[in-house]
Amino acid sequence: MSTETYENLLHANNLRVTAVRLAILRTLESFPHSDTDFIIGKVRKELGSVSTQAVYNVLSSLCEIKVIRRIEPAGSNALYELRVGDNHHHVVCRVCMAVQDIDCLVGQRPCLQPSDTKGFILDEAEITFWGICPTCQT
Amino acid sequence: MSTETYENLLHANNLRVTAVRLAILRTLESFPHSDTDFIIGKVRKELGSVSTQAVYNVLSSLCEIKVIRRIEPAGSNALYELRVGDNHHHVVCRVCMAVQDIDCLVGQRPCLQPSDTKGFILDEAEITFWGICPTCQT
DNA sequence: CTTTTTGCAAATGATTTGCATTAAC
DNA sequence: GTTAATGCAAATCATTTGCAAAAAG
Repeated sequence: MSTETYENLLHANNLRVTAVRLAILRTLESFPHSDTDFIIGKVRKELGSVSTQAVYNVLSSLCEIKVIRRIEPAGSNALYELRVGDNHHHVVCRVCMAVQDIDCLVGQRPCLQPSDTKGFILDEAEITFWGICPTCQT
Repeated sequence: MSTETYENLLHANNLRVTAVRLAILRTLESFPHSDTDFIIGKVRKELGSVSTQAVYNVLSSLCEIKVIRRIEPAGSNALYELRVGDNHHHVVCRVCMAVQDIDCLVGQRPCLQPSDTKGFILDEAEITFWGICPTCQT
């Protein structure tokens, strides 16, 4: 995604275009499933000193406008990813906590319809597969 | 589940039978999806003073032997539940974070087979449905 | 120049760690 | 009597809060 596209995206959501925001978007484009520490590192490498709060603020507002997503695999820190081509789920390694995308499910759509929604109005089904990654299998 | 059953369960896993362990198991039997604070409250009401560490220790060892499960819906604290009749998933309310069990899926099993496992050996598919609970809909 | 972001510093809060004491077996 | 659990106190660490200074529009 071009920088210009990101600028439009921000404007469209009444967010000002700042260096920190662009740097974070670019980082997540190159490295999906990044945690806060990693993002802070990348942003500082690119921009020099940036406060951790600036990063937390940006991540939070980008989540609010749904340009990025926060995922929280049990047992590890929060991870962030762009909400592009938004049709995937995650596999998490029980040993090293590595995260990979899983494109879609065999038998798709209808499977994600629960038999009883308990009166909830549902808007999202989030699936996490747990297992052992290739590296940790040895 | 009877207290005796819990004692057997603990023995079978080389864990000693203690008052704190039994109190926590009973609490989770009556109140699934309890968070740590709630559990500590219940245990103290039943046993008098109990350290928070004792509770954390118990929760952690019961998770290890897979008698209970820890779930972490993004945005709220860790919740615990017994691993009985173990065939359900969760709905979480985006507003009040209420958690409910969802029994099973229309179209079950085959749906939880990802098309590409990325080389992971999978052992569990964890599904969280997000939405608005009946109370928060008004 | 007005409002939003950032920077800085301090606070919060769930969870963990280490060690002495106590209870299970 | 040994070993495993608990109690107590202090530490950790991701994240949040509050306010002043700087940058965006």
